[in-house]
Parts: sequence; C-alpha cells; structure tokens
Amino acid sequence: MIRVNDSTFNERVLAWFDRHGRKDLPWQQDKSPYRVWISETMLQQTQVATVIPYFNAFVDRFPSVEALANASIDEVLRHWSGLGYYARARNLHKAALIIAGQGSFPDTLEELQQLPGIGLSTAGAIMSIAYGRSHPILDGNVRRVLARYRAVPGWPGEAKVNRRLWELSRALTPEQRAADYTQAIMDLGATVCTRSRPSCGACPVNADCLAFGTGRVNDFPAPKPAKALPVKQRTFLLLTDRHRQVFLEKRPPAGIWGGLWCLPEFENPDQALGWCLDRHIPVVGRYAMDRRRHTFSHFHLDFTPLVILTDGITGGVGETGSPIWHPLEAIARLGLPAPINLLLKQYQNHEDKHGKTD
DNA sequence: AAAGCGTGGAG
DNA sequence: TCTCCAAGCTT
Repeated sequence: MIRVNDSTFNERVLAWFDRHGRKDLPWQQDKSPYRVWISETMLQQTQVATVIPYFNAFVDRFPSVEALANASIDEVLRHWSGLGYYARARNLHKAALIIAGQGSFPDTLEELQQLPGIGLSTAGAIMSIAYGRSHPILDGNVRRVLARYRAVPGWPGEAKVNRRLWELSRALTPEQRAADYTQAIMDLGATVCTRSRPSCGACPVNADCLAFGTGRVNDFPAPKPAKALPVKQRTFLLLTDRHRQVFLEKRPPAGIWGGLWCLPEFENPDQALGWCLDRHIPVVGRYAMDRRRHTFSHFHLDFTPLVILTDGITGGVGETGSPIWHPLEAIARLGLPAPINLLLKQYQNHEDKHGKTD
C-alpha cells in the first residue's frame, strides 16, 4: 500500500476542477449509468472531439439499454462506423442484451467488469461518475499525471509499472466527491498535464510534483519502446456495374473491421481477378486506382484498389459473408471502414467528372 | 505477457 | 510524410 503524505492532493485537484474543469460535454448533462457507459466506451483510446458527434447520434438513436438491446448489430455498427475499434460496438450490443435480461443496470464494480468491453478503468469510471462511489480509474490522462507527480520510471505498458500506477491512483482517490474527482483528474491530464508542452505553471499540484520539481517533466511517462511496423500488401476489389452499384460483403465478426460491410479483400490483384473469373463475372473494363499506404496501430497497409466494371450480375457471388450490390450514392449510409469510404468517394468523384470508361 | 484492434490530432 | 499516441479491453 502506498502512503500518501500529501493529503491535500485531491482537494487541490478538486478546487482546480471547480474553476477550470469541463462541465458541459454532452455526456455530462444527464449522467445516467447508460449514458456514462456509452461515453466511457466511446472514449476508450479516442479523443473527446472525435467522440462528441458520435455520442449525440448514438444516444439519440439508442436512448436506453432496451433500445440498444432491441437494435440489430448492423445498425449499431453503422452508428459506430468511422469511430474505430469496432469490438467496442459489438461488446456494447452484447452487454445491452445481458443487462436487459437482468432487468436493471449493474451498480457494483464486479458486475460491471463482467460485462464485455468493460475493464477495471471503465468500471471505475461508471461507478464514480454515474453512482458517485469512490473508485480509482487509470486512463491515459491519469497515467500521465501520476507518472509525473511521483516520477514513476518505466513504460506504463509494463505490468510492474502499471501496477504501481494503479496503486497510486487508488491511494490518491478520495471518498468524497467521487464523480467530480474522476472528472477532475482526467481534465487535469487532458488540459494542463498534456503530453507535450504541459502548462505546469497552471497546475494545482506543481508544488510537490516530482517531475516538475526536478525539471524532468518530459521524462515521464517513459515512451513505449519503438518497433518497426510490418507492412501488409492488400488489394481491395471495387466491383461495379453500369447502374453504379458496388459489390460489398460483410466481413467476418472478429478481426479488423469485424462485422462491417466492405469491399472484397485479396492479397494481390491477380487473386482478385481470379476470384472474378472463377465466378464467371463478365469483365468489361478494369483499371487500378492510385495505390496508397494506410497506417494502423500495428502495421502499415499498402492498399491497392482494383476497379472492375461488369454488367448483368444480380447477386449471390460472394462467400466470405452475405454479399450485396449497393448503390454507390448510398454507400455512406451503410457504414463502411473509413479508408474504404474514402476510396469510394474518390471513385465516385472521378466517375462524376469523367463518366464511365466502358 | 504480448499482440490485436481504428481513426484522427498533433508535432 | 512519418511517428506517437489518445477517457483500454480482450485473448
């Protein structure tokens, strides 16, 4: 157990929060467990500004656990498309079905943590923000504040460092004003104790911040050890007909872009072409669009779009998932991975300008 | 323990 | 254009 010799840490953080904290974010208006749960899930590894429009649209369409449980996974994913980490949406839907079956929203840390997509930090955030119960959290903001405040060495991705930061968070979290404190410590990290160029002069705890006191603010937390990202080569088949319909298939439920509608994916253009020939798809024209590189968290994707024009296809060609022909103009409403959406928009612009090439 | 999972902002 | 990483969780 870590001893806290500075018993006023939380008091100073809370006093700062009263004057400078954010209190008008959409999910801070009606802090029901459901809304807090949705917002905390969306905010996992995702910045506030990105989340705001998604949160508003999501709770507008799914205003309650029941509404979410009664929706189809397709519609839930559609509202998530562009936000990334789609397992979060699949887990939300699964958890909503569980909660709806239980009849009431869970109100203990243990129950919350058993739901898919809710880990220790998200459970702590829901407990404190929605129920006003004192529970620590450890997100990126808190991790950074605490690593600097106590000059905790090492990369937080290491289990040992992570455990120490959790201990610190636990020790510093007060019994009183639990909801405000959770908001406060996150706001402090997000607006004052920022990753680069922190405003230490405006920090309520700079007087006993070990990193600030020793001029080593930039040394904490230690950066993740750099690793060269592997490069994957992939071809995406843009199979389209004279009616401006595009062939799409649903991706497998797990893995990247799981459950989303997408262009068929191949290792190279030859395989894409072979796939068409195997299915006796009449190829009346083809060309490659500009190749591009897309960077993900764990690999680079060298991305080759292959446009194939056909005619007379009515469906039933795919095998990975249920295939559909979909109007190009209405693609955006279907909810596709962001890079695929972008590619289709570029193709549509090109077609609008030059017309069909066949 | 370590890897997989997205997207966009910031430098 | 490239790297780093953000209100993390799961396997």
